[in-house]
Amino acid sequence: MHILDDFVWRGLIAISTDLGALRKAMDDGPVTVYCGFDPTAPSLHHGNLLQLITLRRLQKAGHRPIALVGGATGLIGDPRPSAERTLNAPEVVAGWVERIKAQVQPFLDFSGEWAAQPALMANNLDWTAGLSAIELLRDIGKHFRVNKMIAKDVVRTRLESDAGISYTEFSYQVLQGMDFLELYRRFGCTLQTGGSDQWGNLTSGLDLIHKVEHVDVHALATPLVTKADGTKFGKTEGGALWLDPRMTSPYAFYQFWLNTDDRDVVNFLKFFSLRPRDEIDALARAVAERPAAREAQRALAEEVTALVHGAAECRQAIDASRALFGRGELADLEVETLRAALAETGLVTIAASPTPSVVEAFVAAGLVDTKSAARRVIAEGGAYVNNRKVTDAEALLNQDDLLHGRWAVVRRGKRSVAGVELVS
RNA sequence: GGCAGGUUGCCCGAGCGGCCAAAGGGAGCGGUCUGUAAAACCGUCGGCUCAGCCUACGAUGGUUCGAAUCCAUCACCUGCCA
Repeated sequence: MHILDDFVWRGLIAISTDLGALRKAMDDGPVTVYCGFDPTAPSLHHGNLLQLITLRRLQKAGHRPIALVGGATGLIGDPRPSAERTLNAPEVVAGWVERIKAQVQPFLDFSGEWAAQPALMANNLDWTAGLSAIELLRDIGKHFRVNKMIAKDVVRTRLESDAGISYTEFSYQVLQGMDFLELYRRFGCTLQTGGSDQWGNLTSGLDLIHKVEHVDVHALATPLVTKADGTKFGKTEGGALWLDPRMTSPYAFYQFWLNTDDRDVVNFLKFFSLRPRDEIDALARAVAERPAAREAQRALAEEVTALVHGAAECRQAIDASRALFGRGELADLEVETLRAALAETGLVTIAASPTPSVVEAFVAAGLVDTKSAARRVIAEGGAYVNNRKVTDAEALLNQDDLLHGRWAVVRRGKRSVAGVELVS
């Protein structure tokens, strides 16, 4: 199947430039495509994941991807509809650039191992750091019409809001437009992908290249990933779903996908799974016929976790999930199985003496932020130690409650589990 | 630079001298039901040495027995004018 037909089937194209023209370009040979990743945090997240996978699909289809890390744009910040961003210190952004570069690596083939066209890495600071204000205003600025710039969705939203918009963020689209032009000149890049919320930024590059180089290039925007219940995609207990295992553990990452709503799981497979159409269709039937088995959720969670964290980490996340949510008694678990499972969910050690209280154990394990919250959970009947409900807010971790003499599996509600090991 | 309006808990937003840890909504969290799902309903939703105390309504200082509410100064935001 043609990659564009596959994209259409998966629902990956929310907005695009002339698809016929893009198809023709692809049929004439490998297309060089880029997608930008701004260092606005120490790690990429769920939103970037869809873009990384999209680039991977394109590379697998024989095209050449460029992962652009926004060392420059990250210093500016793309305007959000809500409010102005807080600027991050240049050293901080530079550190994030390095982390993000490393994070992008496993998604693409940079060495020609499996892809005909090895991927490239770029940093837009390379062509903006030395640019003078006068050059920017004369050489680039002249091609941007303010009338058009203020018509862009986010900019208009911000202009109409109480927050307003700074000149800094207003200029973001100029930088992104320059990126596309620069990549076109350096590598013959003729396609940019991104989220549909980035459409305004994607098109600023199209316009600039058209004006300066008199060439029509392409843009493809993926839709916003939505959920049937109306909540935001990518929210986890700790905030966003990060790709960095230190920020979102592989276990938490696996659990995130495993808990996908039945109504969303087929869409998510289309977006995030590299499985071919017939396999996804089969999983869709499984959801319809045996929803409680959650075959599609398992397949999705396993594939995405393995892609992001590797097969070994994925295996451990699955094993931990099985051990902690299985039917069996926790007391029957082998010490090593227990230790491994708890290592995945988060494990802390606390002193065995003086005997810690359940409240303290909950806070130490990170299940709740404060002791008040721990007391509240106990009062609400949602606190468990080794699968036994705790009803007394003053309760202590008794010696005979512990597994193998020193382990406690603390749980809040149905899903939040962590481990505590008592050491003397 | 001038004038006007604004700054309330995670977000929105009421409050305009005591009954305010602050209405209402949203998000979050817990429970019931279930499939570690959804919907629905119920509860909860600043902290602590938890029937009490402490910290909070942009910041600081003041008036008052008493201030989120009044006054002054400062900071920031928005709008209009220059």
